[in-house]
Amino acid sequence: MVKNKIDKTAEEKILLAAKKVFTTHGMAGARMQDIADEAGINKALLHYYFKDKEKLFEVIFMEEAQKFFPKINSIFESALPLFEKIERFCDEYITEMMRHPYLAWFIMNELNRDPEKFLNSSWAKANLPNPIRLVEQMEREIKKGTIRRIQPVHLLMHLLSMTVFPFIAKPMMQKALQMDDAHFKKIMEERRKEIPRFIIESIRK
Amino acid sequence: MVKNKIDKTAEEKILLAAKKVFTTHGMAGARMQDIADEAGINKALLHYYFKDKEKLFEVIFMEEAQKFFPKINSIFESALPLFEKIERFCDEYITEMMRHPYLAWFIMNELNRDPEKFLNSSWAKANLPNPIRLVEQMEREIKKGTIRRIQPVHLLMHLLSMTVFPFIAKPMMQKALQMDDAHFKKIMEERRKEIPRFIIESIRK
DNA sequence: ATTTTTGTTAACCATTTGGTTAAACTATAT
DNA sequence: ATATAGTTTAACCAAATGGTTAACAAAAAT
Repeated sequence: MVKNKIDKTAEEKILLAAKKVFTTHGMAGARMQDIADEAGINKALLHYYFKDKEKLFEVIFMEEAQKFFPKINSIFESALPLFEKIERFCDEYITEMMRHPYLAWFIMNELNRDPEKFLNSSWAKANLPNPIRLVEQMEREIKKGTIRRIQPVHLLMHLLSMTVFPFIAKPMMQKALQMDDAHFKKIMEERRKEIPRFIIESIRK
Repeated sequence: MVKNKIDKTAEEKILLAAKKVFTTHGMAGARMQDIADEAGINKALLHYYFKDKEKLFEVIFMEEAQKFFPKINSIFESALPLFEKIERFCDEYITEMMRHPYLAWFIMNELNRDPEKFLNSSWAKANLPNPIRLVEQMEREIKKGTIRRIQPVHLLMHLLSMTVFPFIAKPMMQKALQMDDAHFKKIMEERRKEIPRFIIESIRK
């Protein structure tokens, strides 16, 4: 088939549409007909390419989950100094969250719905953030005396929380703090530097 | 009607069942039949007391949302010194999250689904956390020189994020950090003191 | 004691929804 | 040209789902 580069194949259109519908409505709220409409194709074609809703959802979820845990491990396991790791992590993560604003909510949501299913999949073993190296590094820095005594688990939670949560709680934050979209975006940009500064200020000896 | 104090009225049974089903499956995933079964009554009775799914859901959501924004405002607007406010806030909030583990996810989830609906309701105006007093207090402390220069908005986000996020990301956290439920609970208990310590260490001059 | 109101149910209904089927269309190979 | 394999559709189906109805039971009011 000489595929026209400009207009996408049916399969591509379906994936794009499914991503949109699933990420905005969640698995339970998504309608196969809506996905078909969005893709501009017949509903039967969905089942031709992806046998059922469950399967289609899984493809989307796995694809999106890759983005949610982007280069975390490569940062966590790199040879960078601790403070630089923290800086790089925030910067990378915020970039990714701003590129895919729906993402954090979508992943967390489905992970809460059925944790076993995804967290025990072989995918999880390869892609879930593995913080062990970072934790070890924190312990070394404490022993060296460059940072104060703090449980690495908490430090890690602090880092993750401050980076991810504002994106999940965006509607609430915007309402409570009277922010429009532009303002929210500006604040998130600031956080790239603000979070590392805040953390380092707290732990540096 | 001489109501027996031990067994609940139908209405109470419905509310209890609806809460369970809605908070575990979300609005879209909840089934009216499941609520009826859980309550041990006929499905028609649901519509007798609460005219439709939407209405029943709203009752539950509003009820639960009260718990999610517990005594925040009374703490934020109290006359306590800043550091003490932070301590009180963490302690109160973590208590509430541990009492209702499903809560953070449920509220955030539905708030993301349809932000306008709830955030513009008259309920929101009365119950949404109003951080203005706290922000003013932060600004005063900066001027006084008791804490370093930091944008109050960020400080507020840090505080909220560190307190709430771990409960939303519980499945991921437990998996990545190899924690069983007991361990997770222990860590959350520690955070009552850990978060204020972390913040104060960062901003105190 | 009888009527009226309130509470509860089984059976039913209309619509939505995920999924199937068989036919038609398209491109490529023969 | 014709067969063939892959692609797409309209029409259809069964199950699920939110909601209604009419009858019945229990309390309360008269």
